[in-house]
Amino acid sequence: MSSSTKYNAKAVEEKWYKYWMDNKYFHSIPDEREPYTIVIPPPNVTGILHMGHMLNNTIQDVLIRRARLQGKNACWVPGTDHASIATEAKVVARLKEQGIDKNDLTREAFLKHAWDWTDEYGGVILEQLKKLGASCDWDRTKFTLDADMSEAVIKTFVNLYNKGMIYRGYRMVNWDPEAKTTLSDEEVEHVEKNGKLYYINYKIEGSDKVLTVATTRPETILGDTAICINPNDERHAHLKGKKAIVPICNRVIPIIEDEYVDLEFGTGCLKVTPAHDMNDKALGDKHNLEVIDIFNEDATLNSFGLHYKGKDRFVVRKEISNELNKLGALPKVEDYKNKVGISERTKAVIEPRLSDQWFLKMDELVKPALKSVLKDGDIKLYPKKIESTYRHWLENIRDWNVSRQLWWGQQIPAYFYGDGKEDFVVAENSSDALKLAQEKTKNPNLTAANLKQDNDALDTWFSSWLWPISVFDGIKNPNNNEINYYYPTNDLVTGPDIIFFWVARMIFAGYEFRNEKPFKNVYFTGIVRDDKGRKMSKSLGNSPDALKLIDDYSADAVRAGMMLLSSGAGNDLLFDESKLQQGKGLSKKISSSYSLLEGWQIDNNIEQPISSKIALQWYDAKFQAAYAEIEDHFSKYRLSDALMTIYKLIRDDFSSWLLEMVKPAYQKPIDKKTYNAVVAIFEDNLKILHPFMPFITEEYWHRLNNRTKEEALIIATYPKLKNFDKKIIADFEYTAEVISAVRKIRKEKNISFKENLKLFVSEKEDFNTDFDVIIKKLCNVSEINKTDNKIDNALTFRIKANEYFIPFEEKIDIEAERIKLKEELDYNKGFLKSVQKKLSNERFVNNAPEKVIEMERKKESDAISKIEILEKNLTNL
RNA sequence: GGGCGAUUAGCUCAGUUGGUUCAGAGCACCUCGUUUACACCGAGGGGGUCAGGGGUUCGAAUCCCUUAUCGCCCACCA
Repeated sequence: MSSSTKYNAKAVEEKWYKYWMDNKYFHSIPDEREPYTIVIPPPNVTGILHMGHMLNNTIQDVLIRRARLQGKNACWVPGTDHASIATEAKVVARLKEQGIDKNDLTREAFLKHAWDWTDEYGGVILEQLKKLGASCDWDRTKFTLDADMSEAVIKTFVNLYNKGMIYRGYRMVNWDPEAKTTLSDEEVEHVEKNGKLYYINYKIEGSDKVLTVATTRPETILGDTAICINPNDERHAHLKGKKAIVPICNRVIPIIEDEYVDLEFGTGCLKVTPAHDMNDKALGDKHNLEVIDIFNEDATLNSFGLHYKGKDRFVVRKEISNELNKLGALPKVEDYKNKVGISERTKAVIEPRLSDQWFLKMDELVKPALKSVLKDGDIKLYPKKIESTYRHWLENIRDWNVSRQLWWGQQIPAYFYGDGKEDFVVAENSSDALKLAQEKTKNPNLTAANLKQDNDALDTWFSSWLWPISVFDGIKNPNNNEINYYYPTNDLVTGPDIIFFWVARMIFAGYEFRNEKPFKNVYFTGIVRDDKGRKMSKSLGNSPDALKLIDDYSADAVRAGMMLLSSGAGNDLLFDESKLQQGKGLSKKISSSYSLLEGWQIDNNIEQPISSKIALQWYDAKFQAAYAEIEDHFSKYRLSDALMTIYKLIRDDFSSWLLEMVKPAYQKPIDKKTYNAVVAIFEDNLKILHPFMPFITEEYWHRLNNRTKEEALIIATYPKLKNFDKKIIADFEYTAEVISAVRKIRKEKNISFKENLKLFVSEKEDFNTDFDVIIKKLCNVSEINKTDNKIDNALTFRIKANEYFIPFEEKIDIEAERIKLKEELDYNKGFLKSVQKKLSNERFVNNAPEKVIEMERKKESDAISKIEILEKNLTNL
């Protein structure tokens, strides 16, 4: 055993991380062992570590370290995501600060800036993960925009296009006017906003009368191309076949009829603006209406906006309502709450907009994904309840808009050679594209200069959906060793917020490109909230600095604290620093246990005391029982329960009980046999704790270890599960009750521990007297004797059917004793009554299983004998 | 509007097919403590009509119905 040094978490953590790295313990290459693989959910390349990452990655590291100890070939692939919208938005903002407008830059120049930014901030988060102790195989670090990763993405796009699964369509899409790009449906959040409902009068052509429509968006009247009424609406029967005049622009538009219009809502008249509303578009298509787009791409009005041209939609909303008011065309405005779609990234209000975009068909991709998760159980989701959400989405899925009007990402490999809708080809590179185009146009004279690649980039998720495959080069080289060995991966750990963005799509990709699931289990973490249950956010300032926490508490303590906090898969966790304190407390416990051992003098010549022998036997069983429980928790992904079991094992059973039981008397040596056994136990404790608290366990394992040939705890051999003696555990529980009772009496009567006591027991029920030595030792009892008679002038307590006496010289407060006994008696009488009531119920006796009835009988007899004792005691008083 | 889930101690949550140890854990709380590993500690202790109501059963935190409250996801009602 090495000499004592104070535990300095920071130094220790740096030391062992370096040691693990230097020895390549995180690195994995395919071999004959069973693989255990996790791919990291790649954080945004320019992101910094926050509480969610800490939780998520601690879980992954616990799983990977456990697998490594179990002797599996553990491979955790790290990496980052280019996060097209988020990153591009940041770059645009920075350029703006420098007075540069993105629109003035060429694509190449902009990308140069973006790469500079990435090089500057990229990978910071990975360094931070190292501080947390993440045992990723850093040699495998990937970035979704790495050349090979992009190549896989492009190849995939071309492949899907050639299979007819990708198409170009002029569709209503979600437009983010701030980022000036489309978004997928999943990237739009719906929030409730306080708006207004405007009632606007439209003149009816050839009449003095008006009709009134209700709208939340008065600025769009300039794009109106019809008014729609419900054909069954008596109130508006007179409008049939008439035309209406749009105020301000005075355009004459038809009044159409459709049952789509809700009679109850507003006035029963609906203004139809096909260019700016999904439903209106559908109506427009059905009734062949004109489409008038009144917005520019930044949601300012274009020339159809007349004198509002160039002004923002929200400015126009106000101004146009003023103008309508002046014209007397605005009879009413009322407050109105409605749901507005906003961009997940930029928070800008989404504008439905018609444009040419690329879509991926979903109907076929969904099929195996539904089957594998819900029917075959091939992929398991934790918590299970999330499967309903998953099913619902898959069953109602719409085609995936994969194009984004961004530059930061893989450029769509479509090449245009003309202005026609079909004048393009899709190919992996420009020379292939040229050949294709020449064939398609039957024009061999077509040159590269005639081809123009689509300006748009692919949705970020169109690269991340390939992640579990592409990190092993499984797209470009579908039969390589790595993909064959590591794929499918084992566990995926991620947040429920990206189940559709990412998890489901990886499943699609897995079955489509490898005909195999991408992972076996998905563990959904909860959201980290503050102690009031609020989401952590910058604006609230309630998000602790992750790295500062590591500084203050140590990475081990933070990891343990996070794990203790997370109650189960899918549950949110309320962040509470006291849990980190608990983690730190456990570290401290280990340190102090170690220093106790370290202080012991070993004497090879003394015999092992019987108390140590029985104590070790008990702990052996206790450890196995706990270990079995831990394994069970792991199998259900209940990591917090697993850690809690370890925590209690180390703190209560090992430190408070075992060490106290085997501890030699003051300044006395310990026998070799016991000492060795305790060291071995300590090591096993460290092993099972290692996945949660890797640094401190590695440190003390080395300080202890001179016994085995293993070079480091991180790759040591996990303990084996063995059958264990359940009886000795039960016997000790009885013993612990006795010890506890003696302690309680000492406390109540204010008897110092130094004062030696005698204990007598009137025994009705057998118990294991092997533990008497333990009672003597831990309670400072000089002798334990059986007695058939009641002992006078003694303090008493009862465990099961046995009564214990502690002779006590001083006068006993008879009245207090009487009250105490009376209370105990009353309780037992009540208890007996309820048991007997049950037993006298014929139907219970006839129907309940034998075992249950037996149990009740035992309860009955125990209670009877206890009552007997108590009554005797009372009369004697 | 549709779907899913929750409601158990002051707080955060366990509680597997109804029946030993079913009313639990951790934290918080209270009392005591220089017993020579540990005050980031130890010993001891208090605390819940299992959201309300009804039902099934010999027996319900657990199964069924219902009410209330909360949360999440989905959805184009202007």
